[in-house]
Amino acid sequence: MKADELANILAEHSLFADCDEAELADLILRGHFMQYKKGDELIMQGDPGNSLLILLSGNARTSMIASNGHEVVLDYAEAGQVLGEIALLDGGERTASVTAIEPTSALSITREAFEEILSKHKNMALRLLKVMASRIRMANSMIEGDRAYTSGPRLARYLLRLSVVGAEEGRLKLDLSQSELGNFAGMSREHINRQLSTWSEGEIVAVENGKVRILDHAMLSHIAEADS
Amino acid sequence: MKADELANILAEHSLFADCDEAELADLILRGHFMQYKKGDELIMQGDPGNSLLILLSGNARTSMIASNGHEVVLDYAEAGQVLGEIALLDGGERTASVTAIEPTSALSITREAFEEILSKHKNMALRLLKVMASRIRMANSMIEGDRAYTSGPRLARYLLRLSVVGAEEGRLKLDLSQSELGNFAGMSREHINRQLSTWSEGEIVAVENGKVRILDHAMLSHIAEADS
DNA sequence: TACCAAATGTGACTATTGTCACAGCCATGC
DNA sequence: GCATGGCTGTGACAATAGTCACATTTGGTA
Repeated sequence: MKADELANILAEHSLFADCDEAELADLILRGHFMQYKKGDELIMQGDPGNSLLILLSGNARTSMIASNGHEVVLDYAEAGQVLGEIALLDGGERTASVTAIEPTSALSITREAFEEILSKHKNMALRLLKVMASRIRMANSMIEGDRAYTSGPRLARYLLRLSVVGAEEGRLKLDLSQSELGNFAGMSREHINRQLSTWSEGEIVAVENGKVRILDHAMLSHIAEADS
Repeated sequence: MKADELANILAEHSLFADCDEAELADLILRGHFMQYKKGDELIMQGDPGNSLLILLSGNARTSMIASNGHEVVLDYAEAGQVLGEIALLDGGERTASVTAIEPTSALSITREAFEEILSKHKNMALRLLKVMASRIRMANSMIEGDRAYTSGPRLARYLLRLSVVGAEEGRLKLDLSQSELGNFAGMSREHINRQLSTWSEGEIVAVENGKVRILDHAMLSHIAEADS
């Protein structure tokens, strides 16, 4: 892979978009190119965390399995995102797994390479700090949402989070099954189903071939802020 | 304030413990010493975030008020902790408030000073990265706990989180009212009360003068992992 | 010390959401 | 085309936790 290819991918998908050529070159030089098929685990909960990944293509799900077996989906990652930086930084175990939900490729960077890159390019640290800041924001907003709202507003929030920014016809970024949506929004599959049916009648969303489409973005946003 | 005083405070309370003298000196030189009384807001939700705080003494509560008025307590901070770094890094609004729960002092560092310190001492960035990594870990574990467990195990987790590491007689770090515990653990005051009563009968905790003490740490840990 | 406000204890009821069960559907590959 | 497995729709019921109401206790302070 060449620097300009990586530049394209990262530029398109933000956050490392402003890397200069030397930085990109180092990432490529020191990184290993990895490929995964659907269902493969890029990162496995419980493993020691000795590397970091930058997603180049595809999509992956970050999730944890609690000690009682309950699966919690924390996030979905797309190309350009950094994964696994937490365990790398604090030396702890991986607390979540990352699973490819479609064919996926990534750049894997070892701790040694990472530390070298960090100390050589000091903008890298700042960039990473920003990435992590936005991650904490997201996590806090999940906690807030899970705590303060009932299932309706909560599902609305998670749907909005999955909705494409360009908002081409209300399509979601990912076509999730209702069970997956449930693990993401923290509610049972059945409850997801009932909620979607209700909204479907109110023309707020459409469910076609199992795929959710947002019809009334404004209404959904309003529901997401609702009193209960 | 002198560098060695700051060094003592930070050394005692970790994470900035390994700052060298030059770093400490810069922090003091560029920081403003702030004092707050109980109930004062060190950081206010919705404000622009143009400074960062390092707690020097006292204790503070980080909490957010959702749009429906529900209060969610995210964390309690003690001396040595960094606060408000997220908004500083990503330039966004403060998403949570930080309130002193006792007389508290802190070092306030502006964005400009912070950026200077970051670029001058490159270990600072690494330290901050580690702080933030552990924060993301904590947030993820809150999400996991809130989602996967019922109120019992959840309260157990939050009590354990509040329990002093040295575990002197099972005392908690903070004496929280049951309403506050509720906002922290995400359950109603009444429910907290009932749960504590039950555990009290089972000699798992003791409630004396409204203060919770953990009697059977092992049992509580076991409950925290329970199947439901 | 006596008062007041805040915090706690507890019962009865309600609301929300999960669980179980099962039927229908769709998509894929043999 | 038809079988198989996974996803979806929906009813009945159970469980968990919240709400409301009010008595009681506590702690601080005038």
